[in-house]
Amino acid sequence: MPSNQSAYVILGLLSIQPNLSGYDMRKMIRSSVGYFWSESYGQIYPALKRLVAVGLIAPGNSVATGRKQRQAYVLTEPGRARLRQWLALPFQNDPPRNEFLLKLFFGREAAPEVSIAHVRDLQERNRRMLANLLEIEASAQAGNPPNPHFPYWMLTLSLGKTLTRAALDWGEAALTELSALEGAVLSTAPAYGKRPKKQGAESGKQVRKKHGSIRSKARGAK
Amino acid sequence: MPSNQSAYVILGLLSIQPNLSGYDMRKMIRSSVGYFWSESYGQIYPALKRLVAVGLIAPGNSVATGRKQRQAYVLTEPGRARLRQWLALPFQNDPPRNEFLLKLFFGREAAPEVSIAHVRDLQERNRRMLANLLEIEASAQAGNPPNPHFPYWMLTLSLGKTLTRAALDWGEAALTELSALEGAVLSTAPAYGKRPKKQGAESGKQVRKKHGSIRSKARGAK
DNA sequence: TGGGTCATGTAATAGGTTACATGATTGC
DNA sequence: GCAATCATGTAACCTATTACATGACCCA
Repeated sequence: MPSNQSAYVILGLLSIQPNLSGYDMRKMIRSSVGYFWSESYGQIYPALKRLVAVGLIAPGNSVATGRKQRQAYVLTEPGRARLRQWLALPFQNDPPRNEFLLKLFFGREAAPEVSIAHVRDLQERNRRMLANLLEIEASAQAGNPPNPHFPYWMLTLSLGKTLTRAALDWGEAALTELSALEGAVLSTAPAYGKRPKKQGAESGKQVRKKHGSIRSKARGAK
Repeated sequence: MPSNQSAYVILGLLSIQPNLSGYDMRKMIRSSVGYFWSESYGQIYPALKRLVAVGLIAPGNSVATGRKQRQAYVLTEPGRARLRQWLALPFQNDPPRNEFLLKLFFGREAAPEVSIAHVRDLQERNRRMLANLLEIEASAQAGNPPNPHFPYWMLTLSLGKTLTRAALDWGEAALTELSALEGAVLSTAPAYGKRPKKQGAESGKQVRKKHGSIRSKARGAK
């Protein structure tokens, strides 16, 4: 019961533009649908082989466009049929996992400043996101007149903008509320300074190394 | 380099309420953070064992609450420290995968009605989502006065409502635009009826069986 | 006494990222 | 000639869901 979404992205891209190589696809995915989709080479290349094997795509005119000989692919008729069939199926709920919200939910275990930092971080990311979306939109508008995919692409962009703006609005309000909490902490919050501050394990701008494994060093009951 | 988010959810839940069993946790996750998080037993139970092994949690008062003896757990001091440490780390971007947007992006390959159906579907899901969030909010308000977690929980709920409402607004506009497209199809769309309709493979309410594998039946060039 | 659901757990499998390996080609 | 990047691919590893197995307890 593989859902094999990667395969359908490939079919979809080839329906828009034939003769793409795996490398091209990765690039296109990043630049066009990167806001809501991602694929790694580890997915793309094996998927291409499988798709050729089952006849949904075929090796195409592998034009050596300046660069090295790249293996390009085209959609076959069965491939196009399969794409349409998939398009007509109800979409799946994306598995809901939002680490930001999870940390906010557990926020009272930390000082309010921690949550404030997260919200500020979110705001920054969303501002960048919005700028990015607007840029894409502008470059798309500038282009050519008669692209039939356009209305659909604009709709996806539009949802992105709408959600990002809404999140930004929420962020402002959230910062206000969290600031209010900052004052009231004395009475309700857990004892942060329980033990005398040993190592300064909290630096302002922390970097997530490789993300720490939970398996390593329990270092509790010695 | 495991991120092991499942483990942190467990720590977080135990920081809110001690003496939870794996079963309890699954239930709590569904009812409280279900909007933005999920865990399966296949994750929870092994994680519990690992966490005990490294001393971040410990078997607690396994009260046989009416039911069978359930193994409950409590947070240890190292566990609490670890949770706080994790909370202070920057949050990760959730991998962006939204099948709805993907289908909409490739929408022109299908008839506009297909995209319209998807948007309507989305609207329905979002209406249910919003109702659900409001319900949670109401039941939370009704409860008890002095819960220090409250402000944080309300913030997560608030973001949920904001985003869902924004998506619903977008949906209305999107439906209007897609209807407009419906008329203009004749000139621009690909030939849907290319082959004479063989089997009625398109029923109105399709059910995703098990989601079809891309590996099975290419059934094209016979 | 037997069905339902509570509760814990494991195995199989899918899905995905990361890191690495390997050349070819272009531009300097 | 050499560095950078283009391009393809693979192996290792994690993460996650699903399906299944098992047994206890409650209630009718």
